[in-house]
Amino acid sequence: MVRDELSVLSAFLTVAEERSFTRAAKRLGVSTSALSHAIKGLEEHFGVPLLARTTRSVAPTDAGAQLITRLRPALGDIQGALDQISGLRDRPAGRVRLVVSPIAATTVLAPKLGQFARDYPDVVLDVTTDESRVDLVAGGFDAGIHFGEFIERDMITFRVSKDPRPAIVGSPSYFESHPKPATPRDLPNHRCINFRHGSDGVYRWEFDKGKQSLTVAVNGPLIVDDVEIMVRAAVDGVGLAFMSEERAAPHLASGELVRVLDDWCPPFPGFFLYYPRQRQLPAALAALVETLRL
Amino acid sequence: MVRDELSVLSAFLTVAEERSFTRAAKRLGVSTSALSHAIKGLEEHFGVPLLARTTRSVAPTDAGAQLITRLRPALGDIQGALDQISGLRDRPAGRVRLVVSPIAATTVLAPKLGQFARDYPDVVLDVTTDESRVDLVAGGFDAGIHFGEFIERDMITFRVSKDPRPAIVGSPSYFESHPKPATPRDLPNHRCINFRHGSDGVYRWEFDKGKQSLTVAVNGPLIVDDVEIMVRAAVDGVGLAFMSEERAAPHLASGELVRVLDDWCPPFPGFFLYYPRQRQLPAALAALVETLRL
DNA sequence: CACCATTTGTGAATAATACTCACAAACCCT
DNA sequence: AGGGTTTGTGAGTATTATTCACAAATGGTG
Repeated sequence: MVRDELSVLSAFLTVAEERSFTRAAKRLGVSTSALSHAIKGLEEHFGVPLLARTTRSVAPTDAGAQLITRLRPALGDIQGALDQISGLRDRPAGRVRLVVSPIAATTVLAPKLGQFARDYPDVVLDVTTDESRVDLVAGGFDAGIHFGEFIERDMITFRVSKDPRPAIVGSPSYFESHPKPATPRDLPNHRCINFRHGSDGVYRWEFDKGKQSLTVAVNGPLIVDDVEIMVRAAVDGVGLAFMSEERAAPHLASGELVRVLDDWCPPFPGFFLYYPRQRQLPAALAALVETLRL
Repeated sequence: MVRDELSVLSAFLTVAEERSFTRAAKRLGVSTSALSHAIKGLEEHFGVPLLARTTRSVAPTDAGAQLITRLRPALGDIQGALDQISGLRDRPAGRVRLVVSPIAATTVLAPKLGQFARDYPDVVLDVTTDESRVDLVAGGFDAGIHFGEFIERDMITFRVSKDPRPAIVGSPSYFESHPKPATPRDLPNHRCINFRHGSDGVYRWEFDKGKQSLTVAVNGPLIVDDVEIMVRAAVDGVGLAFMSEERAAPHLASGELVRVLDDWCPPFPGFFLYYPRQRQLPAALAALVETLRL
């Protein structure tokens, strides 16, 4: 790389302003001979003297004066640009592009957005909800939030929710007319309340017990896309429902709902915020990580 | 010196423009790992990533885009300034401040000014005539032209005239009524044509023979400040005259004038162009040297 | 005119950095 | 899953920036 260094040009300006190598050296924190060598090197590179000097006086030549006239504003602009970049470290700014699982958007992100916006007024969160696995870099995203199990192992991850545990529940009145299922394989004989995510198909219920894994496409009299409606229908005895233990807890405590197939419902990795590894973390994203992480 | 190098910033711009370390490395003539290290160093210095990259794609971050927006014009300005300076080497421009002995101005410089002005249209010659010894740097001069004997020995000198030789001449008719002088000491007994330089006093005639030096304040019936008038008066027998051998040559050849005290009139150092030593020679001054030197 | 104090300039040595080398890691296509 | 290509990394080397130890230059002073 050809070497026309910002620092040498800046040094030249300083010497010209001070009209002294000695004063300029003090100001720049280097020796006078370092400056002498640097200016000489610059002059030799261009084949034109930039400073006329004796031991008693230093002044720009015509060429030096021309250079100063053009350099000063340009170096000021560069310094301003660099200062602006330095300032970003201390006051996070700019855009963070997130791709977030819809459920995570509502359960993890939404509750904390207000605080984040107040804490970091210069950060713009650009949130895209998407259930599918997204290639972050190709999609132009800085980070994502999804269930841990969907995140590639080479990503940097931060837990942003507890590991949720599913619950299969029904009302006591439902079980008066239907025997409780002993295994997930009994479910096709039951009336189950399906849940639809956006434009995707209905949610298949997944079960694990020890080394066994079962996925069951349930059916029943009702398909909804709202968790509240689903919970209400289950309480009313419409059928069995699949929801988070946390969501079901108050109804289980009150006896409105009864849980079944407990042993087929272990916890699973919750939501994690993730971004590609070995990346200098933008200050804005670091701030988001700090806000969301458990 | 803190290192925000022009070359690293320029490299950053190139990578951002090419959207590829590999293509940028080819363009800049360095290895991809040199660029990788350089950009990493820049990002670490600022604590802010400037480029987002995978092995398949490179794009500026928000911070990087901000930096690019401000850097590009500024670096363009600097490059323009540096190109302008480089251009000076090939097409001399600017002002050359000369201090010149009046006689040298008319005999050495004037005859060549026209050609020089045509050859170097961007050069401005700022000529000050001054007979005294002038401190070049203190007086703000780039160079001077004077007799060699008046130039300090530490100056860089270039001969711009031959060494002139003086001649003492008189007409045959003058010598019919006056015996020819055998030594300069005889001159007070002669009628001599004095010559006045500007506001200075009359010129003292100087002689050297071997190790002897004599200075004679001559006197006579005529004091002039014009060489032509002086020559005419000598031919007319008004008295003895002191002039350059070159000026007297045609009259000596024709017999109108006769030379005396030959052996007391050795050549003396002619005019030299000089400037302070160890100075990067401005291109304009180098051009002047080439034009004037013998 | 000589001396002195201070500044700039220089060559050699040293300290620091830029760059290359020899890989590893990452990524996406087949 | 493998391959081809790109980016990233640590160590070693090449190159340069800077210091050191002076020398040279300058102008003021006595």
